[in-house]
Amino acid sequence: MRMEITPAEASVSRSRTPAEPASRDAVVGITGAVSLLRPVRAGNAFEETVERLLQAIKLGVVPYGEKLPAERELASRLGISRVTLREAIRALQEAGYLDVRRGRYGGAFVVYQPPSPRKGDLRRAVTRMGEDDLEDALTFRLAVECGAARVLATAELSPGQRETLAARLAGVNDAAPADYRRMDIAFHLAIAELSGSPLLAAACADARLRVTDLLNAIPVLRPNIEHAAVQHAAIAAAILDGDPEAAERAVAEHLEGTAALLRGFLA
Amino acid sequence: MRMEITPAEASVSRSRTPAEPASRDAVVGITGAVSLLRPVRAGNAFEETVERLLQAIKLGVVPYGEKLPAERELASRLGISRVTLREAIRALQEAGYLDVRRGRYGGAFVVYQPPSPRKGDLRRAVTRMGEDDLEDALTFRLAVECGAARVLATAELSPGQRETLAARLAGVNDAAPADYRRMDIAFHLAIAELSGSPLLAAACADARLRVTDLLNAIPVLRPNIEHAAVQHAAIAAAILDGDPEAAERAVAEHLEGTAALLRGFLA
DNA sequence: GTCCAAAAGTCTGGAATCAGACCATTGAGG
DNA sequence: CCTCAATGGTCTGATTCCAGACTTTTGGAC
Repeated sequence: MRMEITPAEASVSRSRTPAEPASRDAVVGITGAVSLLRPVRAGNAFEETVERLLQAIKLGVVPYGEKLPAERELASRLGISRVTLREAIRALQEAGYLDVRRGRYGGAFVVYQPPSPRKGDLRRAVTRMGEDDLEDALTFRLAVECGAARVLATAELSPGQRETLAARLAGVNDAAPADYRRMDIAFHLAIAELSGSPLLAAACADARLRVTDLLNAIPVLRPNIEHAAVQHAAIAAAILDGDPEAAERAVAEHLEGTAALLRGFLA
Repeated sequence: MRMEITPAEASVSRSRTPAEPASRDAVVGITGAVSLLRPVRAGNAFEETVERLLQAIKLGVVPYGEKLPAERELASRLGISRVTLREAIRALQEAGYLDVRRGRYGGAFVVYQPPSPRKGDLRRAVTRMGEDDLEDALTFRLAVECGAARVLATAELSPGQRETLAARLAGVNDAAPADYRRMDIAFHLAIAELSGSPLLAAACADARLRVTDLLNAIPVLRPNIEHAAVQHAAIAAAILDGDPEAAERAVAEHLEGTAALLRGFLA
């Protein structure tokens, strides 16, 4: 069980290219609108699949002890072939994230619990992704989550939706320390998913997973949790109140708090 | 020159799968957080590339008469092989979007001007993408553009940035009717790109291109332009003022106006 | 104990995609 | 007119990825 081995470093190394950045001088037409000529795909199917599964595990979408969907179904959901999926699963198995059992009631079981952060983990995580990418990710997250909160606060909420939101809020507040991050994620993602826009939900999930490694690298401290609880409550209240501006302000404050916390640990 | 032929319908048909949607019943772990198990890739490299280039053309990133970057450079920027890129270019050439000339100073020149919309175009465009996807796209766009505006209004703007924003605003206002949509896009994308977050810029570009076909299918009317001009000015002012809430509110109003316009033409 | 269904494991032929080398065309500048 | 450099056009062998059929393992139900 080699828990520390993140696939990005070890097992996963099947890229065809040596991965070097492109030059960014030439600009066409609408000055600065380079975004459209960005890479069409992030890597090969195998790498992207490993990344996805790893995020599903680290985000707790599939919690400890549970199993991933069956290979055939998962492959179809991810839009890849079973062969490629199996390679990804094997990589994660070898890295100690999954335990694969065959036969009926078998499957790929998650055997991974976020390790308690050690000094230097954060620094290392930041180094791995780069300072600029960190700022990019934080900004992106701020934007999409604020937007999602605004959308949800603007919408007419059904009783079921109100209930879900309240339940998720309660979930974070009642969470055991070991489960805190997972429930926090569930709360934040709920806002995005309740908006009813799959694109928006995907964007928020994407934003979150870009900072999970970082958040997992800092300890969960009592005062921070309490502070977050107040902010979470404010967010939920504003949404249930149907006050878009307040909802957004609350989300912005909350996320900026988190960002500040991160930066603080880095300084 | 078969202008009406959109690659999605004709030339582009090299998919390996018959493309049928997956079932959405099973839910894992964090209830509802299905977003992470979404398809890893939208299609094959060829299709995605065609789509990208087409959007760059339709969005006016590469305007009429200009040429795309050289094949070798473009392929590297898009992260695909030259072979695949060339296939995509050929498809677009056959569909009448590009004119490819060889020799020095040659290249793939854009020969496409958005046709003036005809009755029924919108209906057809919506049918092609689906009602739900339309709502999804509009919601997504609202969220990310509001978020981007908030971020930009919160940031400390350099004189250069303020200048760029003002220039883009002037650009829309001074635009000839034929160039209106292009300049409108430039203004909206500028907000995203000035935020300094590539992820956010990409999200906004993505959101916009999901509705371009629809917007291109409705006529550009005088009163609408004037109305939009007022809103654009309000957005820019709020951002330059450093007022996040106002900026967001202005963007929300503007985009909801556009959405209403679209829905109106559909009714 | 036997049977069955659901799951992982294996194999195959073929399509898509790649990197890289090389060829052909073109217009500008000498 | 010739040369040169930048560009598209072509070819090749290797790698990745695919769909689908088949095999093996497993635990529950009877």
